[in-house]
Amino acid sequence: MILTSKIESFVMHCGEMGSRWGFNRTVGQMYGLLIIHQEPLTAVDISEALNISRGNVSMGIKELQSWRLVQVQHKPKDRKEYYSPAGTIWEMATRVFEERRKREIDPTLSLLRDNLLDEPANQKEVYAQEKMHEIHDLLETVTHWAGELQSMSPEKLNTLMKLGAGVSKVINLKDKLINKS
Amino acid sequence: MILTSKIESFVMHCGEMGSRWGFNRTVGQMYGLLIIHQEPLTAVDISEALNISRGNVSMGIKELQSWRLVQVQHKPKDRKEYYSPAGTIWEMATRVFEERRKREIDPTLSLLRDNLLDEPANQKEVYAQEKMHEIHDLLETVTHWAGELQSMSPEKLNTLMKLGAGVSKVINLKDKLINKS
DNA sequence: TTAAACTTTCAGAAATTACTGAAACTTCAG
DNA sequence: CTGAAGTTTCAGTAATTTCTGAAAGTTTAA
Repeated sequence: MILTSKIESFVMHCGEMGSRWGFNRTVGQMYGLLIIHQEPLTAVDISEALNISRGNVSMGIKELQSWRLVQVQHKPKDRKEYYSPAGTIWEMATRVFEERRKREIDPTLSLLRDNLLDEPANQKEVYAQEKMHEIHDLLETVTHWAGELQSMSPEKLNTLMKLGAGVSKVINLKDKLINKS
Repeated sequence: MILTSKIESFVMHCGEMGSRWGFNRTVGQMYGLLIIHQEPLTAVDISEALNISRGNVSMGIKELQSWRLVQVQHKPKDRKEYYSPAGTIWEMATRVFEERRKREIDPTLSLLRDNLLDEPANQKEVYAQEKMHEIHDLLETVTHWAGELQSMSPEKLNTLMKLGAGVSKVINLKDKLINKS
């Protein structure tokens, strides 16, 4: 498996960005490779293309599976596992988004909820709870919003996205309708 | 500077989440502490409250400043620098969001743009470019959308957020209006 | 069963990232 | 100026994360 320089630059870039997207370098590279390569790849293909150990590929695939970003296929008369990206680019973006929400927001939300149950014990805690409340409300709104977006069909989401500057106008419209009634 | 257990748990949680939010443990703790503490804190306060070295505080503050999340204040007759969170919770969330977009999306967008300028050299590259195109378009839409949200006033944004399930309906409404005309 | 062909696991090594603390730097009151 | 009170820098060390490769596990064809 030899990569042309353009493809290689994409794969390496995915590696560099990997940690920013929530996984590590090799997992990023693996994911980039799977996306950019039309045919499903075996663990050995990946290990050779990226010059990483077989064991590392196994762990990386596990990680990508935990993000629901790859799927396994089998070919007849062949015992090997073939990996390919799971779903369309759009679906995968949605999954990364959702998964990150779970990892980055949900734990905080739950901590805040717990802390807000207790009575503040002193002046400092009163202030602290106010702030925690603000953060809690913000995160809850964002979470709710994110869920909303996810429950929309890709086409509708796209409409909403493309609406662009129009969103603002539509809200005004809605406001008017509400006020009238 | 001693923290009550509830406040401490919040600060430590911010530390643990730090790396997921884009910075490291101590930077996360520092940020949590500044948010939860009503009065601005000096570098020494922070270093004592979190048991970290003075030098580390300095580096952490620099990092938080690069995210535009802290501001420096001075008190009369006092040469020390006092740090406090910059802006409301909402504004700070917006900044983290924007800053992450810059770090997580913009570089990829620029790489993809470059790669898409060249002609594909073979069949594999044709496929690769298709995929890169899809990713490019997705990221561009998201970026555009994010910019849109950011240009809206916090109140309007909140209205939009609170709209929740209504968004879908509003879009339908808009569609109808367009179709009628 | 057996053994070939594959995958997974995990202890230890390597690489990366974060932290300390001492020295250098800056600022300002006297 | 001088030095006291602060901040920043950065080389070296500590902590954490990632990767390797060998051993253990799994699956299936014969």
